[in-house]
Amino acid sequence: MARSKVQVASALQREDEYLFGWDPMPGIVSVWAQRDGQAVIWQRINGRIVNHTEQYRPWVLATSLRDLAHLGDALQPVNERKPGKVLVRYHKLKGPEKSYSYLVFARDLPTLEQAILNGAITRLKKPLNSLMEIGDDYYRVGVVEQYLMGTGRVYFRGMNYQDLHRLQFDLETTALDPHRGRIFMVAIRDNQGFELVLDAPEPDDEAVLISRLCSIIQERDPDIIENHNLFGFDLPFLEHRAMAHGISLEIGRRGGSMVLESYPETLAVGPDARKRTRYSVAGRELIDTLDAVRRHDYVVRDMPSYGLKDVARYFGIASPERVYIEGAEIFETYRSQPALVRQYALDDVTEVDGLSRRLLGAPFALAGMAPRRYERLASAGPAMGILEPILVRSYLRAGAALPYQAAKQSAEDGLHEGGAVHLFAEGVAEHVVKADVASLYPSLMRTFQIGPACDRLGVLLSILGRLTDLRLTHKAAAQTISDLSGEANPHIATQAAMKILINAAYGYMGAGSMALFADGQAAGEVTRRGRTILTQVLDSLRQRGMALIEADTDGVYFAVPPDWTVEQERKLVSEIGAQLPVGIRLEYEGRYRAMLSHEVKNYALLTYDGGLIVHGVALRSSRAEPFGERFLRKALKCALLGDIQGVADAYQETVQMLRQRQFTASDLATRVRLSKTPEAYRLTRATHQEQAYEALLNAGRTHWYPGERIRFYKARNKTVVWLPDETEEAPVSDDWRERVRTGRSSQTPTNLPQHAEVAKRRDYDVEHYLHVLVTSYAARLRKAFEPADFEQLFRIDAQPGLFDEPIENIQPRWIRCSQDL
DNA sequence: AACGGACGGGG
DNA sequence: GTGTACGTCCGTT
Repeated sequence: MARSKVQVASALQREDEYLFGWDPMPGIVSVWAQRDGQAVIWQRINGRIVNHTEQYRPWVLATSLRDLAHLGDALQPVNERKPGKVLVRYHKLKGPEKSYSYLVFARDLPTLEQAILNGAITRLKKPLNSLMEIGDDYYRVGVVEQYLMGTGRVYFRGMNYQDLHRLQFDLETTALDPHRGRIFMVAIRDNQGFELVLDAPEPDDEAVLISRLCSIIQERDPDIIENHNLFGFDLPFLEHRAMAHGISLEIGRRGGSMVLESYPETLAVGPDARKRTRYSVAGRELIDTLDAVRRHDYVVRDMPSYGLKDVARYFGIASPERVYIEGAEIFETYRSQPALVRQYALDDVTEVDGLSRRLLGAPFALAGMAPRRYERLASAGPAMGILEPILVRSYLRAGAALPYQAAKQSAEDGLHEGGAVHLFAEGVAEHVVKADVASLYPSLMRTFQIGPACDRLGVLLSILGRLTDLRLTHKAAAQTISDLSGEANPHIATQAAMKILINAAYGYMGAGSMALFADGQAAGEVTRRGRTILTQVLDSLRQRGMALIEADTDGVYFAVPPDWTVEQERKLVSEIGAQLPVGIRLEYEGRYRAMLSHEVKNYALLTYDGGLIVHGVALRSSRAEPFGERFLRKALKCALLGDIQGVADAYQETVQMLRQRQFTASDLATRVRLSKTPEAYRLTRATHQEQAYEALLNAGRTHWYPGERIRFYKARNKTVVWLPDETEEAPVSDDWRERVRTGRSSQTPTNLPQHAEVAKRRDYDVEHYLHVLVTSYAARLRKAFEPADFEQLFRIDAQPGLFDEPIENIQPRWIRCSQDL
């Protein structure tokens, strides 16, 4: 039966409440909720900041009231008016017997938690300090999430991205490690035209620089503070140096607490759990553009590096006049050309702003949907971090209990196969086409209505459908609006945000026992249908005589006949796509001049405009000596073009350059990370020497911290030589009290080698690097040739062999279509 | 070669 | 006060 217009409209309204919340409060730019039940809300209204404090009621979801029964009359249902003091109230949610069906709340979180803990201690007869220790009986979210889920408010209603006041700052330091170096410069800018560089030529100026940075942030009063690797570098470094000077970092917003807070954060669960330091401050959102870059590459998977300069070039936002200085040379350069380094630092913050405009639109749009802080949505995992809070808010809005346990079991018993992976051929193919199924897993979920069984309200499938439709609308809107005005940006950002959520839907069902709505069976059903679709595509291609190269989950590389045009390729893909189930779309993703197929997921592609794309470990060097990387790229390009003479020349040229010492130490250095302390290494050194530490000891360095990355190379006399990545100043003291006590601002300078001097040396071990060239770099071209040809091409001695083929007779191992069509 | 473990980035 | 995954690379047997 067809639904009436009214029914459809109200269903849509409900779905929109699921997706966007329901309360219209405009312009929220930050929320600072506390355990005492107070929440401070900052709003940007007509460009000005206002804040107010409200009382919210902290809550927890429980499977039963048994731990609260001891409260007696101090525990009451939500609307019960009874005389006497009520400590905890509850709301019974609709749902199966075993579910999180009690929403319990109190005036403040300590009261609520203590009441539950007291009950649980009596019940379990053991001491407990937190709700976590009780087990699965309680479900809890962060305090800001409680506030936002409870009110139906979200960030940024009615705002555009450019309405935010964003400030970027970037530290320049004398070393990467705050134990070894100090801040000598900070560049600050914001998106309202402010620009300033502070510097501290002498170690004694550092404290003043830190204080000024804090007061400038106060004066500018931005909503957002941004930088690239803010959480991994600038804030930890700043915190360490501020502590060394006894300065407190007051960069918060009036109306809340001022000082920057830091606490350890556990990323992920289980054996791979890692800790990092999370920073947070009242009234401002802290944004690390590195997180945004990671998320972007998670989808596109074609970024060669996540470094700021590389990423800026990748997005085409790097200015042609931009100053580049090697990390190790920044402080050295500052001493001779301070103005150049100031420009460099300003270029950094300018690029961060560009990156922010390019990448943070999607998190901005997500913050208008999910009940979490903007700064969390910018770094949260899309499944547990974004989708689940949306699902939880929807259930609470509907007065429905959250599922318990059922999901946890089925996530584990549904241990299923993933996508199919095939390698059909090794060697070199020309006229290669890549086709893949657009959003395979979410399309299958939607087409065949596969959702978690425990999702009784069907929220996941419902918002998946709504997101898919809305995303198409925004995509279409973005395309019709002229891009010059920037008016398309909100549409572009919103569709990107929706894509993130759409792609998270499948992963969320397959997520481990942590996900409330996980369903391993359903996830298995999705991948099973996915394998069927891929098989169908592969069979169709084979029937038409295409040369299959490799296929993975939702995509396939294959070679077409040499005389085919793009139109013929597109036509083939659309014909095969037309045979797939309705709702499943096969897309023509691209064409390549040639492809070297090495192993599954390990290949090199040559684009029609001459670009080289290398994919997979097996084709990359694990050692990353620059000379070898350069050779490999050149040789790969020649091999893909069938230019065997070019391969041979590239090899012989590298051999000659090594022999004639035309490379420098920097071209040959390997970079490694130290994991042992000097003490730990001293213990194992007798039995087990390690080159990295030996290089430091040879250079007279006896102090280092685990985590430091160093470069070294092997010299003529078989010793390893450290290649310093920094220029030594008098080492900084970690402790201001110590400096006060000793009355010295710095210690005696040491006589360690300097960066510029070592980097240009040429006393490397030629035989060693010839060996590396063959075994570590040339070896990666093995699959492109027959074994005998490979031997002939990459001999170290370069003497022609007795049975050598004339080089013009050598061919790559071609992958070709089985028949001419 | 096959494996666990740790990193990515920042000066 | 929390809650990515994944492809690489390293060091170890």
